This record gives sequence, C-alpha cells and structure tokens, in this order.
Amino acid sequence: MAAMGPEYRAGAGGAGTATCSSELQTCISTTTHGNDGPNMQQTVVCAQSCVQTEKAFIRSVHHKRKTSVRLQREAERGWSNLATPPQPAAPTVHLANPSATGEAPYSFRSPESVEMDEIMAAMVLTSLSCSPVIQSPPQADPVPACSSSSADMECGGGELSDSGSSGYWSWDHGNASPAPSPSVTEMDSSPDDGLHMELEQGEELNAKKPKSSFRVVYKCLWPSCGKVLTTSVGIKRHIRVLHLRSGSDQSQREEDFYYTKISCETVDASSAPAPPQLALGQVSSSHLSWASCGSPLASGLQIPQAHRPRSNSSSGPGPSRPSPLSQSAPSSFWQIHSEHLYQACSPIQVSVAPRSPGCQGWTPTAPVSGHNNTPMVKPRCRSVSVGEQWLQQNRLQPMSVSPSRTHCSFRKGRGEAKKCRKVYGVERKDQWCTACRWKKACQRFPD
DNA sequence: TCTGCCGGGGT
DNA sequence: ACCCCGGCAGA
Repeated sequence: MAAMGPEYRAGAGGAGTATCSSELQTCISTTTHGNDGPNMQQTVVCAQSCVQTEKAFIRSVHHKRKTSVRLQREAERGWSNLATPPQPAAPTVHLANPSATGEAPYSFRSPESVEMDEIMAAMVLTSLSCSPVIQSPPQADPVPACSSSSADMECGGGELSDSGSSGYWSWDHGNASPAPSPSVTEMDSSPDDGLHMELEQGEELNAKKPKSSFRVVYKCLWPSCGKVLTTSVGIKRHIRVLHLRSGSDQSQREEDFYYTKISCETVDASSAPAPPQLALGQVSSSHLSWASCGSPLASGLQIPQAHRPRSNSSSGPGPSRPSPLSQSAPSSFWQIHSEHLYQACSPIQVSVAPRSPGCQGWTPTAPVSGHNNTPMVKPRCRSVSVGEQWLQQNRLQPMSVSPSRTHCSFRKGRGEAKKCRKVYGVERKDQWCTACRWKKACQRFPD
C-alpha cells in the first residue's frame, strides 16, 4: 500500500510555500517488496508537511513503534502545540530538507494535495505502527523471485499480500531479530544472523543467476505426503492446516520440523534434479540433522522429479530463509548449555565427553532405544526428537571449551528427564549407570 | 514420600 | 579410582 507513495509523490510534484519555513520532507524508509531494484526492497515514502497537522504526524513518526492510538494523540497534541518547532533528528527517520535533496521548492499545494498527504502520512504511520518488524534491518527479506528473470517464477502479488495480511512475515521476522529473547540475556545475534545473511545472499545470488538459477522449493516431510511448494509460507500453511490441524503458536513452531528447504538448479526447462549434495548443502541445519540421523525421511530430501505445476499456483516469492527454529536454536542451545555446565564439573564427565552425541555409548534398552532410534514413528513426537537430536549433536562442542569451573556449588533443579532409577527401576539397579548407582549425577540421561 | 545428586568418607 | 552413603532439596 505504501508502494504507491513514490509514484504519487513524483506525480504530484509536491507543493510548498515560502511561509512554511518549518516545512519538512520526511522520508520514511520502510520495506516493501520489489520496487527499486532487485536488491532494493526499500521504498522511500515521502510525506511532506506544511500544515501543523502534518507536523504532528512527523513528530509522531519519531515514535513510529507506538500504536496508532498514540499517534492520534500526538496529532492532537500537535494541534495544540503550534509554537513548538519539530524536533529535527531522530535516529530512525531520515529528514532531508529540499535543498539537500535537490528538489525544487514547492510553491503551491492544492487542498486535495494536502489531503492526500495526510492520507499518505496516515497510511505510512499505520503501516509503521501495525507491522514494525517489516522494517527491521534483515533486508534479506525475500522476493528475489520478483526480480528473477525466470519466467515461471511468479511474482505472486496475491500471495504476497495474502501472507502480509495474515501477519506471517511479521511473526517470522519478529523471531529473527528485533524481539529480544527473554531467556537469553545477551542477544548474540551476529554469528547466526551472519550465517543467515550469507545463506540468503547466496541463494539470492543463485536466484538471480541467469545461467543456472536456483529455485528453492519446500518439501513437506510429513510421512506419505511429500508435497512440494515453492514458498515457505505455503508449506507452513500446508503443514499447519493439513497435518497439524492447529493454528496455535506451538504448531507454528512445530511446522518447521516438517518441511525441508531444497534448492535445485533449473538449468533447462526440464529442470533436472540437482545433485543431492547440493540439495543437502542448501538445507537448513535443523534438517541436516534429520539427514545425518539416517532417518527414513532423509531419502525424502531428494529433489523432486520436476516442479509440479500446481506448486506454482500457490507460489509466491519463495524467500529462502532459515526456519525460525533454526534461527533460534543457537540461543536456546546456549541456554541449555549453561544449564548443564554443572555436568562438566563432575569428574565423571570425562568418560562421557568422547561419546558420540548421535549414538550413545551405552547399550540402550527397550524404552530408550525406541525413543532414540525411531524418531519418526509418531509424527507428533517427531519435533521433540529432532530437537533433542539437534541438542545432542551440538551439546558437546561447547562443553569442551567450557570454562574450567572447579567448583559448582549450585544445586540444579530436577529436570523432567528420565533417570536410570526411573527407567530401570530399583530392582534393576545393575543396569543403572555408574553415576546413578553411586548417587551421582546421571550420565546416561542428562537433563 | 520419592527422587536426584552433592558432599564426603572408606577402600 | 572406585564404591558407598548421609543428607539436602525439589517435585
């Protein structure tokens, strides 16, 4: 909606009077899709103001994350506060005077123009206040497909607006950067985001390659489904609606486990399947763990024979972005790691360290082996298993570099993990791990 | 009361 | 290093 701003402003030319000394031209950078170029997803919405109402609006732009109600109040205050000059600088709003921008001074503004400016400002502010995360820096926000030259990649304006109206992008990117995780004290977003950016930039470049363009498809990993969609939104919706049958937040998080992202090279029209290594290399890390676990669904990661025509029907700008879970995994991992630092302090931990995270060194008995070796038996339990596998695969690495804490004085609360006593019972105490037998911290089932 | 496990002691 | 257990704290 804000995309009509520049065209309108360019067409109207703008107006202004010399008497409006405090006239401001406010350029609000917001992210829309596919406007200024393949890499530019920014649209500069220029809202000029001459009357005090617009001054108030511009001042309220400084608080662009406030609610529209608050904006309305700001506007009203602006009416009653005519003498107050507008505050010149705000970090997130770029203010430019006309001389700086080289535009001609405005000499006349029709009432319609003023009204339209008000409408435009209101629209801009509404968009800012309603979806603040859209303007967050992760510019990797999608739509390489719109600029892609491949003819079969539809720009999918309907899809785009549909996903936008559902608030999905806001949710997704809200997970990505701006919302601070309550459990992580310090948001160490640089490595993950960097990887994220690299991945997306690489895929974006791949998508723009005229010779060998990569198409990213999303394959549903639900057993006996294998539906392939070209958008993550579509595949998430498909999983949520068809498989999870729930619209809760939990299912929104779970659905990331049930699809995989596949990049395949579209060399010619027949779209020969990409090599599996390539596909696996493009798959996000959470799904790599699936493949490395030797799950039966790892074979499902193969590239489909051809892109189904119906996948284009629901296709849109297939943004290649890691799943929210894969983004949030490292932070949660550090949280869990810090929870279990006490384990590294135990002298018994030395015997645990070299064991492979995927295959446990101990001889599994029936309930445990069923839990670890067949993670795909129950689909609803799959996400948990994958998460555990992910954690197990990543847990030992930082433990080896954990600081040498010689003394762990705090007593850890009891987790919900099963222990040897609970699994085997007291009558089979000989099957307990040594630590449990010695009443030490359990090695076999660490929390 | 059960459970997990820390701390300490014995061998 | 291995083994055992008292005792604390959480569920």
